[in-house]
Amino acid sequence: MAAKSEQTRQLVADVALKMFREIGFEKTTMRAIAQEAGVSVGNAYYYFASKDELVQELYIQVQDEHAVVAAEALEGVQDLAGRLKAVLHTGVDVMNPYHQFGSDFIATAIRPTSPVNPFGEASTAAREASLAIFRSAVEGSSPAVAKKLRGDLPELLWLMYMGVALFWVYDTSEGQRRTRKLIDGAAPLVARGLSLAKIPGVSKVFDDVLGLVRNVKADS
Amino acid sequence: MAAKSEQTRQLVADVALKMFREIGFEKTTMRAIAQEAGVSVGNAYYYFASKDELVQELYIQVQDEHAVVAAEALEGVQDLAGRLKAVLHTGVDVMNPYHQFGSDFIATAIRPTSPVNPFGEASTAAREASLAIFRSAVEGSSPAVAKKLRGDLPELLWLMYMGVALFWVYDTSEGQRRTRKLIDGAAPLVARGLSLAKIPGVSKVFDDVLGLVRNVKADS
DNA sequence: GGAAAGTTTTGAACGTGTTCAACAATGAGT
DNA sequence: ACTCATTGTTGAACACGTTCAAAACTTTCC
Repeated sequence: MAAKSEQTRQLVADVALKMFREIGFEKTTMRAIAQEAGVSVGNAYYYFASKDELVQELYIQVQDEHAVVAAEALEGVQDLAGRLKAVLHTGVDVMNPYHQFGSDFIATAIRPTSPVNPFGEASTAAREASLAIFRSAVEGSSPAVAKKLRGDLPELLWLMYMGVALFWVYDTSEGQRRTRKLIDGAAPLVARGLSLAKIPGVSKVFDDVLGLVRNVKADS
Repeated sequence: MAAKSEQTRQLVADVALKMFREIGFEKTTMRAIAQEAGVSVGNAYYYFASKDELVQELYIQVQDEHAVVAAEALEGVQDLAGRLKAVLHTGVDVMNPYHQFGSDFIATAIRPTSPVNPFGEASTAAREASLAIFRSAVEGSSPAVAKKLRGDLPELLWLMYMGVALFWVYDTSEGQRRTRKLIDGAAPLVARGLSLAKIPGVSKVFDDVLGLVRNVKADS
């Protein structure tokens, strides 16, 4: 049966993630992972084509957890600011055990060739899952978001999340206090900013922003 | 004399940058650089403590060139949108020869430990130089930017430039057409967006954005 | 001119991620 | 039970970035 195979794969992944958390990315060598897991180096490579793919494993796991805890945190929260806060805070929560590892993760993720690249093909599923969280945050909010914004907003908020994650990586304040402060400040501001869309003069600018986003996106 | 030493240093740097441009970051191995330059590997390391430092050399050179061509492009341009366009377009221009290398550069730059990290200490000078370009773009514009924005705007625009650079890295359209389109669309929008600061309801949101930025920045 | 001190250069060696030919274990078909 | 193809596993080997003791060269000082 395939169980034995899957067992080895899981073992390697588990050991790797544990080591990432406990001793960091660079010190977690493929040899060390193999030794700790009691397999050969080549065997680890049979399941994961590269160290990057182990990082992808982590990425997927973290995203999955984010989906779960974000859904919980969204319950009963109505206003957009609160919902955005919930999603961003839980996003930081799930990344938390890997903070020291953050910059290595991002350095890995940012390569277009990396399987972890959030804009790339290999992580389409993970990105869609993450986008879905933001979509639900937008759609479930009341008062409802202006209709013309509703379509693109989740993607823009996801982009904001990427920005927050980047900020978090560099945030060395204890417990990443500054990131929390940023989220608490930015979320209500986004909500308030969006409510300005009703003002005639502002509305046109919003339209143009959306137009630009669509235009640039379309021309791929 | 120190000339001989400086000569070797320059030789290594020149060969490295040429190879970065022509065959990319990964294929440009330290051994290849050394061989091409006719020195030993160890000798290259005598002048550059790491491959990253060679990337920093490139970064500085590109920034220097940006300062020059941006200053030229700013001449005679009055409106903020035009000035912002000028700075961003020239920014992309100077990076252009290194496009295929872009993602490796960013992956290098993004590590907090890297000398090239644009937020880090080792590149304070380069960042200041880059910031100065945006400061001059803001200060030289007429009609003048609202006073309360003038202080923080250069830094925010510099951040926008980082975003554009990131976009550019992933932009595989021919000649990075999409990045140009993004700049042409976003620059006027930023200018128009800023002009909304006069509207009472909007003004408060702007104040809060600035307040948040300062607050998060202060708490380092 | 020659010794001492400083600077520059060398290349072998280390640990890393990754590859791969060979071997072992498993499972399917008869 | 016996093939034999598939799947899983091994460890030596490769190229890479990096280090470092030693050698070669330059400068300084008498």
